[in-house]
Amino acid sequence: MENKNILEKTFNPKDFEEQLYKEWEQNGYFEPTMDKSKTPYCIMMPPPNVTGKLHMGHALDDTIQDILIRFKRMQGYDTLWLPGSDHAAISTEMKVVEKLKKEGKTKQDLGREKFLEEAWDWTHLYGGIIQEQQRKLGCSCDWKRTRFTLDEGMSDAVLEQFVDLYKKGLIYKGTRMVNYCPSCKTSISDAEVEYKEEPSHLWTIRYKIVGEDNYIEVATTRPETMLGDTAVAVHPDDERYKNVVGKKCILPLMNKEIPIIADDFVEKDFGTGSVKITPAHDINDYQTGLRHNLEIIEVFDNDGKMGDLLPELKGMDLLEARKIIVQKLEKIGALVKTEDYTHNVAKCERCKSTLEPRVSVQWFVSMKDLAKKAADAVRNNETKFVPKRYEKQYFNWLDNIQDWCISRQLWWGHRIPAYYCDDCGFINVSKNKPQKCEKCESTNLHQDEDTLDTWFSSALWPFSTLGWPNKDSEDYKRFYPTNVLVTGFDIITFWVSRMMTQGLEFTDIPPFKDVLIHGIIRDSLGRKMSKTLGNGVDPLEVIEKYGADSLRFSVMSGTTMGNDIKYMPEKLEQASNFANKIWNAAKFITMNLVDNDKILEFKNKNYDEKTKTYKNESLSIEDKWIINKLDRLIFEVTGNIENYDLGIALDKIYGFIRDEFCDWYIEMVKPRIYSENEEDKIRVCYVLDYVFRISMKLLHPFMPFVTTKIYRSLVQYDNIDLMMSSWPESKDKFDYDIEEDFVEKIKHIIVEIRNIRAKMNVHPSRKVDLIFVTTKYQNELIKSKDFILKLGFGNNLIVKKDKDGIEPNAISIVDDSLSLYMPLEGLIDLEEEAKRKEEERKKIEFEIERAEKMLSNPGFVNKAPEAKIKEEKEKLEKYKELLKNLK
RNA sequence: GGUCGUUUAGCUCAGCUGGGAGAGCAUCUGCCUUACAAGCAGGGGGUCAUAGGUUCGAGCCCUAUAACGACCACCA
Repeated sequence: MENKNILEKTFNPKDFEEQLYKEWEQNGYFEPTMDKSKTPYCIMMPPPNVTGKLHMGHALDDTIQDILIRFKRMQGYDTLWLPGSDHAAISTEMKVVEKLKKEGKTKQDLGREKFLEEAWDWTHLYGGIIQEQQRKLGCSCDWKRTRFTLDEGMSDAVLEQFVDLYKKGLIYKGTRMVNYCPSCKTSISDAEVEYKEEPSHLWTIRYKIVGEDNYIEVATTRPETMLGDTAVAVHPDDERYKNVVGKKCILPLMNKEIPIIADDFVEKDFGTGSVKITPAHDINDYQTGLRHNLEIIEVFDNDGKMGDLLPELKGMDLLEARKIIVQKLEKIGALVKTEDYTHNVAKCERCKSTLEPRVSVQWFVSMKDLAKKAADAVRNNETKFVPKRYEKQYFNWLDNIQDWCISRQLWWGHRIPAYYCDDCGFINVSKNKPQKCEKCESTNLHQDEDTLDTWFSSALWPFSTLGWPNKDSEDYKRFYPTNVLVTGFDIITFWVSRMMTQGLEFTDIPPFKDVLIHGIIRDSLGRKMSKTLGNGVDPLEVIEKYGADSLRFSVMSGTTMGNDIKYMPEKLEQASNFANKIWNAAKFITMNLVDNDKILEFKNKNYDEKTKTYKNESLSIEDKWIINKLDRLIFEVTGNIENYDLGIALDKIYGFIRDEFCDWYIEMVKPRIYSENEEDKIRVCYVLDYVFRISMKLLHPFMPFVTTKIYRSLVQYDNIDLMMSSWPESKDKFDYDIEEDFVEKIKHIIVEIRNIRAKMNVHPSRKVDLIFVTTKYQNELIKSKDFILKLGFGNNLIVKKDKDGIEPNAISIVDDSLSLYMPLEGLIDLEEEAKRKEEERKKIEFEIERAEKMLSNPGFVNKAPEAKIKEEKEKLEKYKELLKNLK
């Protein structure tokens, strides 16, 4: 059999990444087989905004998921990674409104239907870009199952959800104070509020008490709201105000009497201890108003402009009005003082405008019971967070949950399926518009104008994408519940908690077994990447320059789940250097490979599939050494990935390939490769190919492109592509055998040789005799003669049982059971060498002292575990022997 | 105000259930050694934030402190 692929001379990811992806997709590798003999494994991709573009956050999120799904696929699971996108109600609507504005139109001009056409056009124009970008990243998700939160099936699921919850009494319509964004012109939920510290002022105003010459002073950060004050409140226990409670005071500018009331919520120690009450514009004031039956007077309108309480201010911006009102108050002597003050201002999570709390009629989901079930599922370990500490954040949110405001005054989204009877006022809730009112049979019905919160549909994502509410759908039956949800911590409240509540409510099962939380990618200065700062890194540019594999490597290497990652361009260099390294290693291997048939024959003759062992003497010492190392690697890496320790797994693979395989094994093996001994050459080729192939398998989930390309150039045992090949298995017990022991000792000695020669400036061309003294490793030394001479700059390799007859000035490098003598006299500085030896001796003596001290400590000997004591005893013996050898 | 996280080499970060401090980059030295100069070989560099405690033994466990960061709450 001939090799299918010869590698290009230089490594260039652009030459093959796109082509490989196309092949994978065309071959249907991304789709599940639905093979009943396999265990299903499913990940739902968090749907990005439909018109979004890939940013580093997605790149990280997608890379993690792709690693997991490729790993599981190779392990033999029937994998489904389902992609999709979210209609992103507010942000898409904002963009379309913006576009219309540029054309001089408003959404009201167009009307609902036309506006939605525009929005769909926009969606079709800009939607799908991100999917193309995810392809560039190498995502192995099943594009045929791509879903969109506004597509037919998912809309049906949303209606099902709404109607069901309404019938159960878990959705209700009510008058409440909600957060309203004057810029997005819609109500939003508590989760969508961000608080930001802003410098401002605290104004103290005095209100005259009716019938007295006294005043009551109130402090406020929003003097413009005073026009809507309907009371002043003090704490019931506050001695200072005991005698004024129940009296009235005069609201300046409005010249109207309002009561002075007592309420527990007032903090005695803050400001003046008395507070003005504006029920229309503050959540606490609103609640106080409800308790005391106060009138609600709105000072400004939906657009955040002044109303006509003072006709001269009508239509004015709030900040403008504030200035004027402060001036007026000052003029009439009602302003007591102005202080600098920093306070938290509620901002819209989408557009960052200052929010206004407003009293309005909205739809709510009653959350208490749903939240409890969701929290309990995690408390009972039915769903686990990784890292575990994020469970606290989750509990904190669910345990203190408020009802969820789901109605939005937007057009882009799922319209609320509530139909009002114009005759009797009854609210008909059903998936489709009813023919007539359920109550009075009138046919005069009109639908609610509002749409639903985007998150109301994404809450169903893990199962609506699989065909729910049809519980008999093949996909739903096979892949629900999903295995792991991968997302950032910033979205636990928005999304994770809601998928949990809705999932449990509608399917009685938590929608995923694990929740894997990662951090965010920050810029190299540690700042959040943001549009306004312009410090975002475009993953596409990175891919263009370094390739997708390098990008993936750079976000995974040396990182830990849950911690933020600082973007370091240097890491990309490291990654592409590494890719280049394995490329060249592959070139070396393939260019020296003997015929495939001979390698296959070697394997068939010497490898026993049943016992997974090689026949005696079929492999040489260093072959066994590297295969053992590889076995350990397989074992560890598999465990690491299963524990989601992806950064550790990747770094272990990296270390193995670079340090053990390239730097040592390939170098050790070169003399055999170049030798004339055909048999020897075949076995080297077999091992080189084998170890490297398995390394490519281990690396594949992390760097899918370059590994696939290389894998195809290696020996072909079958025609299975790397991503569809099976994950390697390993022994789970490891014996430290003589080969491994010997090679590690030789490595140590060779490093010492290099060290000495480097220090003494001996040119590599100056070869020298290597005289080994050992009784234990005589055979091994003779067998390994070629590579030891090569790596140790040796002329002749001589093995002796003791050091009799060795020239006294020879350099010695000692290890236990094995020492090396090199007659380097004349080439090196003997004084330097004496110094080196002295340091070596000191080191050994220090070690002996340390071990003896430990072993003579009764506390240690009595309490330390057996194994540890044994270890220390062995060390002591070893160093004592070293010292003897050194002398 | 409450909760959580971070603090380890010049920089970015690993370090699994406590048992002799690691990587990459940077720096210095020597090498164009027939896979790779996008490379090879070698070196230097750390009181593991601070102070206590538990332990035979602490980077790791406990307590407190400091700096930075995140989330929740929202006192006008």
